[in-house]
This record gives sequence, structure tokens and C-alpha cells, in this order.
Amino acid sequence: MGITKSEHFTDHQNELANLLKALGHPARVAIVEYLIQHKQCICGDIVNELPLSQATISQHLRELKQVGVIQGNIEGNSICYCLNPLVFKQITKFMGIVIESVTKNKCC
Amino acid sequence: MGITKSEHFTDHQNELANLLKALGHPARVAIVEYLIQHKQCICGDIVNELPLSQATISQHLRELKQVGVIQGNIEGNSICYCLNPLVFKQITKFMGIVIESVTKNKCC
DNA sequence: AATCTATATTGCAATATTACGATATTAATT
DNA sequence: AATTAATATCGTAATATTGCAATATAGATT
Repeated sequence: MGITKSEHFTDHQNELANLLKALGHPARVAIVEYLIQHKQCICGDIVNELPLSQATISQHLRELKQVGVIQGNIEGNSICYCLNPLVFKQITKFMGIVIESVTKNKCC
Repeated sequence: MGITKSEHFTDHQNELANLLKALGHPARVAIVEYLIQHKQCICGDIVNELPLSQATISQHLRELKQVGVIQGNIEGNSICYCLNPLVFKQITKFMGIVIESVTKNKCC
């Protein structure tokens, strides 16, 4: 099918999965890494950086914005994007729970 | 298209993206959460836990295994799966870099 | 060795994602 | 007001993902 049965999972599971999925594309990882380096960007900066069309970059930025990875503020005729730390803290929290759980345990 | 132009990105970007994508599905988040709780599982445990067919669960387990999120050890006639902390540490490291970068900066 | 149990694989249909050209929108500049 | 610059959206094609029934495989049990 290709249809994910979101209705069978908890809100938390769906939210976390959406967030991780949004980060699960090399172009979007590259955008985040650009923002780590440069703190902010406009769409055109990423168009110059990555070998993808303006339309495609705009789409990736929208996906990142939709889940809260980045936020965009209108500045004149362009839009300044920057990272939102909240979602990264959310992911880190989950990872911490996993790591703690595994540490307490040897398993198979 | 649907084709990701992986060749244009660094190995690091592709690896991290693959890892995050593998975790970017609610069923696979649910599997990881089951393992946080129960430390280990066999395929049948997850089949009983989630409203998905055995074939689908087996596929999700394979994806998680492929990127190293879980490891499987043959135990008689079934396979014991458990979490591999390494990849979670890798993700945490990246998240830490992001958070540190944002903290140093206010931006738009 | 036949059967049972547990898991993996194959084949397929439905849906989602990725990418881009073309076009629209919106603000700044002339 | 016309033009330019920056970004978003639409439409479309190609590929990927999700899910399942059916079947295959492999070890355990009888």
C-alpha cells in the first residue's frame, strides 16, 4: 500500500516518527548542517549550496518547518530560517531513554 | 521522481539520514519502545503487540536491523532481537551539536 | 520423517515521496 | 506602475514505501 496506519499508534509515536522522518533525508540533514555552521539562511543560500532545484529546496524547507525543525521569519522580501532547539531536545530525550534502558541490560 | 540523489551528499549525511528514516515510522518507534520496556523480543511478540501482519512486522524488523538499530541472535527456532545503543549515541551526538550551536545564538 | 512453530521472502496493489519545470505570489527597486 | 528578486505552489513523472496474502525456510517436537 504505502499508507501508514497512523491511527493504530499513539500520538507520541506518530509525532516522534514524523519528526525523525522529516530529518531522514540527506538534503534535509545538509540543510540542518548548513544552519549549524551559518546559524541562519534564506532559501537561496541552500539553492547555492545543494545540487537541487529551487522548487525542491523550497519543498524540503517546508517539510522541516512543518515539524518544527526550523522556523522562518519574514525579512523584507526573503525569509530567514533558523533552527528550533526544542525538537532536537525532544529527540535527545528519547535517545537518552533508549541508551539508559540498554545500559541497564546485557541481553542476547 | 521519488529518487533521492544520494550521490550528491556526503557519506555522513546519507548514513545519518538513513538511520533517522529507519526510525521515522510509528510502527518502528513502537518496536523500539517495546524493547525499552521488555529489553528483548521475538518477532511474534511484536505481532501480538501491534495491529500489523506478521509479514509487515518482519519487514520492519529487517529495516531496523539493516541500519543497526537492533541486533538479532538466533535462539533455537526463533530470533531474539535487542537494541544496539551505538546508533542512538550517534544520533544523540548530532543532536548535541545542533543544540549547542543554537544555544550560542539567538537568530531571527 | 512428518508435523508444528517461528520467521523470512515474494509478489502485488495502493499510497507516499522526491524532483523539477512552469507559474504564481509578494516585497523591493527603479 | 513596471521590473526585479526571492520564495512558494502546481502539475506531473519516476521511484520508494507500506502492507498483506501466500509461500518458503529452518529449527523443534512428536
